[in-house]
Amino acid sequence: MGHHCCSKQKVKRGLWSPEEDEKLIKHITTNGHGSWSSVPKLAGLQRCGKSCRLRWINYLRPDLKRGSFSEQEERTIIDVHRILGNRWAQIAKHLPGRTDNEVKNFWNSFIKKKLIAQGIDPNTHNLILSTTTNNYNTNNFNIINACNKLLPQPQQQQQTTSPLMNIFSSSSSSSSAFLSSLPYNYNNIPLHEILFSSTSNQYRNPNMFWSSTTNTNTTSTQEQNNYNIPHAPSMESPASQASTVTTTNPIIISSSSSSSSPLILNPSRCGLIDEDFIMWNSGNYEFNIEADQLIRKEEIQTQVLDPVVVVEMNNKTNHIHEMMNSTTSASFERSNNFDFDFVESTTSTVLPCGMYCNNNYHSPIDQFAWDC
DNA sequence: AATTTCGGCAACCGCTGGTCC
DNA sequence: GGGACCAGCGGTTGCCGAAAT
Repeated sequence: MGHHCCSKQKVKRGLWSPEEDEKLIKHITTNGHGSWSSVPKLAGLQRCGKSCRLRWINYLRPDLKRGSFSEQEERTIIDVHRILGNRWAQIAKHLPGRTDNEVKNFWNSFIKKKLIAQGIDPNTHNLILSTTTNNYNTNNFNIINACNKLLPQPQQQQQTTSPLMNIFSSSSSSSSAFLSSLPYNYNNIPLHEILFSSTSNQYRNPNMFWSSTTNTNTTSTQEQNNYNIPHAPSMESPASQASTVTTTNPIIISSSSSSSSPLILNPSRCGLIDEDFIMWNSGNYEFNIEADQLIRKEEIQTQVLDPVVVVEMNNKTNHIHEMMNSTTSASFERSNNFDFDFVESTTSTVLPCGMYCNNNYHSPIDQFAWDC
């Protein structure tokens, strides 16, 4: 029985013989493949066109790199998979000479198991954590504990209440208490790489409103802890509670959906990445990403693979500035001031959004992600 | 040494989206 | 608009050699 696509033909299936390979190579190198459906006949093969195409793309193409994957390739796959998910063809584009099939097989046979062994969920890239000490909702717990595990330990704070970032839900009865108990202390904000990435559909959540602001008129550590939630149009009750919350450089991610959970972050460095662009921000800046500021995809790859980013710092944040000086490069436009307005918040559907974090920009980003 | 189990990988299947008529 | 055709993609299958029993 032939394939669905060529049931009228008598086609061979199974492994390709060297003779068949030779015929296919000879035909394509001299004539090109043209329409794949016509290749079998023209090449003298009793295969269906689809099979020919697959054989060529996955095995016979001259530009293929054979052999085992390098550590760098492995790291690339993990990093990109974290952002793109099982989009093997997209991932393979980051690995010259590798096919989607090869990447997929390598993932399923090796990386997946390795991540699990490391306590990382290969699907979400979240740390697989115990639930015995979950004092908040699941998201909070994961984030807080993941961060606490990774961060330099603040000296004067309880770790379970010293998150780098928090999520609260407007529908949660504990959100107010949770907000008012945020223990942010400017001096203890570690330098972190934070990537926001929508992980489904178009990598862009048209319903997410992202904003960032900071009171830049303050000088002392305590004064800098003024928290000012800006014009987040879909913020509901949390906005009115915000003035009682102290932090610096918060980023609020909220959704137009009333049932959604606004996301409040307090990163010292943060960025947003999707298939089209990546931007970073740090310090006391309000930022705005617009469509005409797209960064080329090649640069995204660089950022994903080697997220070493220098962010210009405000002079008011000297201690962070000094720390940031140890980093060395940035390959995209950066600015002390840029506004960020992801996409107008207009509709009700909420798409997943992932976040990644690490505490060392010279190491792979391999800590965690979650949906919100 | 024979048999069974396991794992890697090539190939297949079915679906989707784009294009053409 | 819709049907046919095609390329591309991701999930799944099944072959085959290696490892385990």
